[in-house]
Amino acid sequence: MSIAERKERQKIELRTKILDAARTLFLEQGYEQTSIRNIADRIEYSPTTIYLYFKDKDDVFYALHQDGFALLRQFMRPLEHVSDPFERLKALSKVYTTFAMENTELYDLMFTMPAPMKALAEKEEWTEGDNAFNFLLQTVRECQSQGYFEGMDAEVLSYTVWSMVHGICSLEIRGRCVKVLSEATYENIVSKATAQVVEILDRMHTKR
Amino acid sequence: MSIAERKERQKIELRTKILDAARTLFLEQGYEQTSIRNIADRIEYSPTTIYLYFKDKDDVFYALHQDGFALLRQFMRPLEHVSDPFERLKALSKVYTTFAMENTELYDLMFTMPAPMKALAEKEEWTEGDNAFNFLLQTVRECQSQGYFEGMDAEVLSYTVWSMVHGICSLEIRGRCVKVLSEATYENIVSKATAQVVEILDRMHTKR
DNA sequence: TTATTTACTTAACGATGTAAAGTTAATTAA
DNA sequence: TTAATTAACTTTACATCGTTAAGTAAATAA
Repeated sequence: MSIAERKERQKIELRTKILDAARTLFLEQGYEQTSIRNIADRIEYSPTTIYLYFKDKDDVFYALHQDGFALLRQFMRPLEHVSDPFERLKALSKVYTTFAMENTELYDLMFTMPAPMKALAEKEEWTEGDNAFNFLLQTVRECQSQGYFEGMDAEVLSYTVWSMVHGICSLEIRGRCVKVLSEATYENIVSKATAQVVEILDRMHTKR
Repeated sequence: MSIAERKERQKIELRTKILDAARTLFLEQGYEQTSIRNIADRIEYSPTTIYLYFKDKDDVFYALHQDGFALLRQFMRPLEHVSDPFERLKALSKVYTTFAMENTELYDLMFTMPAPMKALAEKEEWTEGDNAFNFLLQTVRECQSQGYFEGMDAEVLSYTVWSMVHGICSLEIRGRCVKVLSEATYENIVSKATAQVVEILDRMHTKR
């Protein structure tokens, strides 16, 4: 049975090679420059070989997209040791925008590009996305059990908080604010706006 | 000189025809299906004619993108008569998300697609974008002069508020939340989250 | 009447995603 | 040991894309 095992190993190896090449090209040259042919060139296989390992181009990017959520989860890991949920929530906002700014292309793929979504639509569940969101949701719930955000729906509030930080990163990454903000304000706008969100959370809470 | 005038008129007419066709295709079939060839087919001209009126494909979408901002400004028009700036700010949030949800493809083009930005980068100023943002900025400043948002930077706060509502619309339009929210929460999530933002603004304000 | 300009088209290039058919080597069955 | 089968990969091909360069025919100017 060792022969079959070797083959299995080799299949996984090539799949990984494809993904590595795709990731490198994607991070270096962006989505548009990452074609099936470019990926194939880089690993010295014919373009159509890739279709033996992935359904289509979107499926390749779906795999990278999944990696992104794993990495985001890594970023969030240290926060698990912050016991005060309100502090954790505020720290989470900062970690989130930091992740986005340090991995802009990847963030874009995770949250704004259409590519991986067609592939995701076919899957039934989405563990990686759930994991990240549930960490936020859990934190919000703990805040509420300590008297914060009284009378608000935890899930809706989580979505709203997520929207806030996502909006900050997304406007910046997609370059919609450069022409509209003053030069001084634009510098470091993401961290300024994140601090603003934190302050808004601080000011609004009604702790009993 | 009437002959030159007629020619001028005809040029504008064809330019408009191109844009109308592009808009129709874009709204009906999305960005990917809107090719130069498809646009040309629809108006019964050869594809290359379009290049006599627009620099490249991005330039066509830049024009549509501009139209979008004009339309958004239309949506905001009635708010000019709301004298209380804090009420105006809250109404603006709702108007913004309504605009986005009623014009999802256009909103996407305005705030997330890369296409129009390459063309925009070459322009020096961006009146349409400025107009919309300044309406928000002006409102925030008026709020402050009435004692709201004490000690906060108006421009940064405007960007943050914009981020909040943009984040809400963008996550929904790009379909990143369907798989992650419960069915009940997902229904009408945009208006729920917008209401949440309004409530957050309400709760945080420290009016003297 | 001839020359020039304007408005448009035809033809072509290099690139894309992907399907179908072909090939070669490894494995299994006889 | 040999023939048949399967697995892994490639070659070829198609339709489409954005865009450039060269051509054409009609309108205008000289």
